[in-house]
Amino acid sequence: MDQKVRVRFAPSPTGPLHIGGVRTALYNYLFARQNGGEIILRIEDTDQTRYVPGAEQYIIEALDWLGIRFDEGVHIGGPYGPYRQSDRKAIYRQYAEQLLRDGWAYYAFDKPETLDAKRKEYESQKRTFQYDCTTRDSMENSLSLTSAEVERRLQAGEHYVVRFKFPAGIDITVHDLIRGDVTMNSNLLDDKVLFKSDGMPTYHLANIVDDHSMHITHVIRGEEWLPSAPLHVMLYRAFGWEETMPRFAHLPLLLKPEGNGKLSKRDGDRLGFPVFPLDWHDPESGELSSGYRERGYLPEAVVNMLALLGWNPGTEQELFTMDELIDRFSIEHISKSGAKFNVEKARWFNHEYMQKLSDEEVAALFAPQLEAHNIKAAHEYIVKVCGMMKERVSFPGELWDTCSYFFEAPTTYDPAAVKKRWKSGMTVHMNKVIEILETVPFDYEAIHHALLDEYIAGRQLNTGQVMNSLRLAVVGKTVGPDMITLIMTIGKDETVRRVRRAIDTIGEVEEKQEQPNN
RNA sequence: GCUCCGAUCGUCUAGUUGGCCCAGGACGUGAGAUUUUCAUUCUCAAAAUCGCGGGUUCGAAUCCCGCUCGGAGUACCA
Repeated sequence: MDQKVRVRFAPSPTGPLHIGGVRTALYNYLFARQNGGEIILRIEDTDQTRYVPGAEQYIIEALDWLGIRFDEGVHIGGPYGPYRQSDRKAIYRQYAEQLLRDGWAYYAFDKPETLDAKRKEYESQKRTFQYDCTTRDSMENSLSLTSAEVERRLQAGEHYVVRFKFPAGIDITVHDLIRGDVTMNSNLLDDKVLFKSDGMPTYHLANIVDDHSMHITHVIRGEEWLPSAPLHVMLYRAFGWEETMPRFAHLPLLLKPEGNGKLSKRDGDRLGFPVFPLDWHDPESGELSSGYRERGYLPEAVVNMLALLGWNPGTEQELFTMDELIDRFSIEHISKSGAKFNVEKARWFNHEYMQKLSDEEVAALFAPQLEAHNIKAAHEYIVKVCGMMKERVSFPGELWDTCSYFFEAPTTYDPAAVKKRWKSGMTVHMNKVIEILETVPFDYEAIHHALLDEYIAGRQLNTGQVMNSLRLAVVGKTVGPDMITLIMTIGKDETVRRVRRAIDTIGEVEEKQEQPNN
């Protein structure tokens, strides 16, 4: 196949883009870029009843956030537009008519209620009603009615749909790039509606017409489409487009992290992780569904994680930039089975990408938290703190809780730590620390030497006991980076102030027989 | 129910032409090291009789058959 690779991502604007859809878009993007091809964004909004305002914009914004860029699409135009199916409405009717003319389709006048009743009737007999070669003759359509009657109904403006007429008893083989040949017999397939009574096509018709007229070479989509793929193949055949029919690749589904089944919106809310790329405010219910972006996930981490959920490079490498993914991606390495979501691994990916960020970038992500806490600090200072703290968090949002003491003196002291570290005689030691800080040069080596070597080691004191108490005084708890660095960062005066305050607040501990065992 | 797809550590997966696999990596878990603390980092460990049962073969996670389980589809939704 020496023609230029062209793929499309074609979501329906029925709500926020599901993370599984994001992965489909990503794989399409990687495949297009790797082959020097093009990727287009087409909006499939043929179901007017399910249209949700804002959804289209959401999809565009989400993919843009992740760095998935398109060559053509509803938002940027292109030579094969329009790219929104509702704007292509006029195109589909003529193709439906072509099928009708060529005997590949027929008019059906059955009312929805009739169909419903029929399904219920079959169901009560533990059977399933299917509109197909065995039942179509007993329904009201242009196959069972006289042409005069059909003409009369059409003239009268009676509602009708156009159904595909599946030839009886033929095997239809779909070649799938991931699963190989999949064969189904036409007798088991039903006469799908191609054109609805509201004048809009269904997915099946619009999809084939658009993929053909937009010169799509590869259709990479979710596995839920595999069962209707034979219909699509037949449609290409019916139109006489089989020669240029795109190649298919049906992606495995994304499963919920626990139990079984497809990942759904509810799982995310229940298990506390996003199912959507961005926050989504439902315009009708007002309900909020949280997104990866707002949860503090880095776009590169989400892309990396998604890429590996259902695909592998065949090597042991796990961290990939977008360019590396484009380079390594291959449809052959896409797995056949569904993948369960793993929150822990997602967290790990984000931690890895946090480390790749420059201190400046982390500081920028931290800024909103400082603002929320009304903190004003020098930019260089914030950058320095971020550089020191980023390896200790997985999300920017965890920064404030782990380093607020760089910006605010502690007001309370962790009781458990006080009990454990602040032993008898500690006020004396702390006063000595103040004295050391005020006399020796404010320099890492000098302080380290005076405090650790001369004072603590010299008097054979317990290093952990003294240093942790000092940390407790300065931080309020016994966690944090290297103590001397901490002192150097917040400054001499502030450190002294905090130690004084701790001495005043916690005070001297009485008696206490128990001597710290070393 | 029917049709189709799938099945390797808890999870993501390597394994694509049967022997290099008494199954490798990662996340998570446990232990240890480093550190003044916590985290990071490093080392080590536990963890899959390759869904089950039959074959084929000198040899099968890899091929074949059956079964089981899981998933998807079965709309004038995509």
